[in-house]
Amino acid sequence: MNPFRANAVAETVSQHMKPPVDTKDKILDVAEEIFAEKGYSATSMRTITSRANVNLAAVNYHFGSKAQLYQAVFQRRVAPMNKQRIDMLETLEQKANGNPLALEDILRAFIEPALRASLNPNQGGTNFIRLLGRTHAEPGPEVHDFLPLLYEKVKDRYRSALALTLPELSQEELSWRVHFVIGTIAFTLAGTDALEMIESCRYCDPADIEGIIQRLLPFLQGGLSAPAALTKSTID
Amino acid sequence: MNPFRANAVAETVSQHMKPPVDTKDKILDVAEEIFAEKGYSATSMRTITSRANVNLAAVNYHFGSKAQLYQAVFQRRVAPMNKQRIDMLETLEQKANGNPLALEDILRAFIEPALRASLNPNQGGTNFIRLLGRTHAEPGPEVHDFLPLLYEKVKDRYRSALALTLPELSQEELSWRVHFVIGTIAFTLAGTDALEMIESCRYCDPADIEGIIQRLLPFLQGGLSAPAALTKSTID
DNA sequence: CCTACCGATCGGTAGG
DNA sequence: CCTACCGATCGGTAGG
Repeated sequence: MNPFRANAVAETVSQHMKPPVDTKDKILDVAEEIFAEKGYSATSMRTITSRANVNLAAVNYHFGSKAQLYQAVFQRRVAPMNKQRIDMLETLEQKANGNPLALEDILRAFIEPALRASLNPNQGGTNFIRLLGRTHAEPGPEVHDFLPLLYEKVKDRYRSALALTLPELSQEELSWRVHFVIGTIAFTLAGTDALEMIESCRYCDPADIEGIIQRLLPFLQGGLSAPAALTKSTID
Repeated sequence: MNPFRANAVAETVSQHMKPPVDTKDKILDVAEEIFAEKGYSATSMRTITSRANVNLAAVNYHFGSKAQLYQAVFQRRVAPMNKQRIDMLETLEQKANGNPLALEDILRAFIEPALRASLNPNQGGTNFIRLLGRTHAEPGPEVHDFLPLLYEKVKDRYRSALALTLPELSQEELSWRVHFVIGTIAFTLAGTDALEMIESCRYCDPADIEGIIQRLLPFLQGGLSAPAALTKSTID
């Protein structure tokens, strides 16, 4: 609850007293929690601000609107998570030296940053992961139109790596498979079933995370490496 | 807009005048459309009733509450759809005469009723299918707690059929796989991404759904038939 | 002119 | 099934 932001605060404090905990961060933390629990439109700004002990107007002052606050919650978490994903992939690629990567390694590099975030409250914990999974299906343009943009880079990078590993799949076929993979992961992490496993062992048994990977990996691996579908012309 | 319900109306009309189009059905049709577009909590009862040209109080009169209206929208569609799924599976099983079914046949029997519903406006069309997919991740107990109950029977029946076809998978492993399959289908049908991937137009040809199935089937088939994960004891 | 808010209230709408 | 409302709450903004 007490972040080490003394330097940053000291720089901006001039004549007014400022609280040690940034109002912006406090709003983001509480918004993340309540959005995850209730969804976007069922969450009121008053619920957020009252639980964060800040003024209602602070949300508009700092973020502009409720919708922009929602986006800010994601920006804070998704950027580092997807950076991890790209870093892990690049490490693998350097080791492979131009050769195709193992399918399992690619999938692990993609999944592990999300699972690590779900274990670490400083990265949003289960709240954020569930929110992330849910947002893929959330209605309203203002709420999920920005997600594809946040995922564009990481999606392209992984699609390229997968294209090397699965040369028999066409570009289009591969795009669909990547879409299915993200969907399966999102649904699994958004659902209560899998998350209850994580949540019940939040501070005790990281092997349970590994357990979910162990279930998910073979399924995704088998799905990705399946032979391509028949063309539509066969049906016509 | 003018359903042929003259008989049904004649039976129930006693002393009050009733319109030829049932108010209940009109509410259900409009509610299905708006819930699919906006989601549950962003949809107001006033929006529904005004677009349906009925009084605001009629929703509470006929359904009890907004949440019960939401459930009624599902009850009307899911029951026949899941009956189709079970009928198709039983037809396959009778032909097979106790032998394991082909994995693709099982998956098609599960997917096709949803596909058919999405093509037929009298079964809800794309509105309902998208709503159905989204509801799996919708927050709020009143909104998606009833879904597992509606799916319990069909899930058990298909799990049994899959157990015969995939005898190398343990019960627990199979439950996870079925969970993943439903998740992938739900995510794909709920997302606008999938439609956008096919065509940029907003009101795409619903027949494109068959194209999605062609992409989905190999992925699910490969995922389901993948070898089981290593046991946890290997990790310890 | 800037920052980080405050107390109060705006016009409308929620489910019942 | 409609009219007439209720307690409360909605997202957002005024001047200071």
